Amino acid sequence: MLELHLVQNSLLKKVLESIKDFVTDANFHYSATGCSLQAMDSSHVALVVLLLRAEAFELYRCDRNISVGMNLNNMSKMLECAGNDDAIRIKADDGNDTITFVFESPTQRKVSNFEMRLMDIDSELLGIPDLEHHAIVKMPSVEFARICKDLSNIGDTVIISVTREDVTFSTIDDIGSANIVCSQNAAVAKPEEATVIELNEPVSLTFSLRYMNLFTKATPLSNTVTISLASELPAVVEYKIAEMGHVRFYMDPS
Amino acid sequence: MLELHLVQNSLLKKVLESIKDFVTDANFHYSATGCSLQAMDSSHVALVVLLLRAEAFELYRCDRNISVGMNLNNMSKMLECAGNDDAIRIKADDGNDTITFVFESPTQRKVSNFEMRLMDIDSELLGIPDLEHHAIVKMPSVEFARICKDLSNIGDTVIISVTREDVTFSTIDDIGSANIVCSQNAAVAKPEEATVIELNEPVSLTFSLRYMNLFTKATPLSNTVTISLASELPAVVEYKIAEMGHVRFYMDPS
DNA sequence: GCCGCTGTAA
DNA sequence: TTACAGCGGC
Repeated sequence: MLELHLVQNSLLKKVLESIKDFVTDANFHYSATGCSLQAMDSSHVALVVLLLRAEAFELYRCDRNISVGMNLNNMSKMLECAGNDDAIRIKADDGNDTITFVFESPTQRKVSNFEMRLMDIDSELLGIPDLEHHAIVKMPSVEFARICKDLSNIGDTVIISVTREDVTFSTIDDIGSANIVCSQNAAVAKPEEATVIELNEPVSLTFSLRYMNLFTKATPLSNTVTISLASELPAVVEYKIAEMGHVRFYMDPS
Repeated sequence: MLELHLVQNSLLKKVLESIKDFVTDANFHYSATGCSLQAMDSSHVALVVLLLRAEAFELYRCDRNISVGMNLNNMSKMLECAGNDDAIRIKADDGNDTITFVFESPTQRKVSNFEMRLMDIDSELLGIPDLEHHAIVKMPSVEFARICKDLSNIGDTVIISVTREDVTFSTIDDIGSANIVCSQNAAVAKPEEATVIELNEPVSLTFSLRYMNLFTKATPLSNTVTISLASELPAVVEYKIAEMGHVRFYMDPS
């Protein structure tokens, strides 16, 4: 028996928007501590990891560990049927192959019940170790999204180079080349506008812009994004969900 | 000789927007009392009825009954060439196969003349009797539109069930099922936000969501929509035009 | 100035 | 069919 209450449906909508273009079907794993999801994209190039701690929910009841396989597009369609201010209740009974979403409008005048067929999906929760990256860049998420979008108009890959003073995003292609330098600036009015670099060792690594642009779908989840790099490790692009979890994308350098 | 003046071009634009995706060509029938139009969609599944009383116009001159056949897409394109605040004059001379639209900007600095070729279309004005429906639901038009759009993300048909307390819209499809319950609530601050049910007999009928979504194009015409149902009658979905007329859609249950 | 929607391109 | 971009409305 799984039962969740969430006052802000918009949070769940954003989470699904951020990953549904990346993987079509995935298992949500529920345990006593919260909800998690891990999935590779269909080309097995990148990995997405979602974590939503139990505290994210007004009610979180999960009697035993359970995996719920869903088509994320269909789930997203159903969540889209709820207003952003609707409260949402999620229920899945043991031994039932459906999950139920109940949406209540703020006035409770309109109550919607959506039932979705579950899927059987093979997947294991991998234990992902905390990686020791050489360079960690924290910057405004919209700025990062804009840079990736702009550079993808020029080339297919982005070279991310980090020094103690700044982070540079560059690309080279037939039509020309571009590089965008963002200086560290911690001393800014609003902390979410800061660009902060933690550096053990300078790095310069190349990544697929197509995938970076898929990652930036998570921008609405957080004002800031954290990009962690090391030459012999996958990069991690992380969007924190207000102390309640995160969406992380892992991708090897090309 | 037909001559009409209308201060608010936006009204006519909305009327055309509401029916042009439904029928491509139709006759406007003008008589002393006003303007009316009746047309089936091309698949003969549903009927649209437009009535604009003479009082809707600042000037309404119609010397004798006249039918004016027009391609609604072309007419709509021309109306789109006028600003929402423009005044519009419409003229059709007897024995002429064109109709003239004159748009005047509020300052009268800009005057536009559009002339459109008329069409010869076979059509009769049917006498449509006032039907005695078992259930009449009046609700906010945007809410109805939202429900139809949401449910069409899940399935192809909507089952509308009305009891004395509430109206339920539901659908079933491969990916799951959904039902949305709207309680009656007459005691609301603004009357246009009320949901009011008049019931002689509970009904539960199934309709094409594709067509319902075509009907809801008329949403900008009115804050409220009235849905009239009876098991052996076509449903009527009506959008009133501020005491000056209405757009009604008729469709048999599937 | 921001959000939503429509139309176009991949 | 799905994702991106440009335009219009609030």
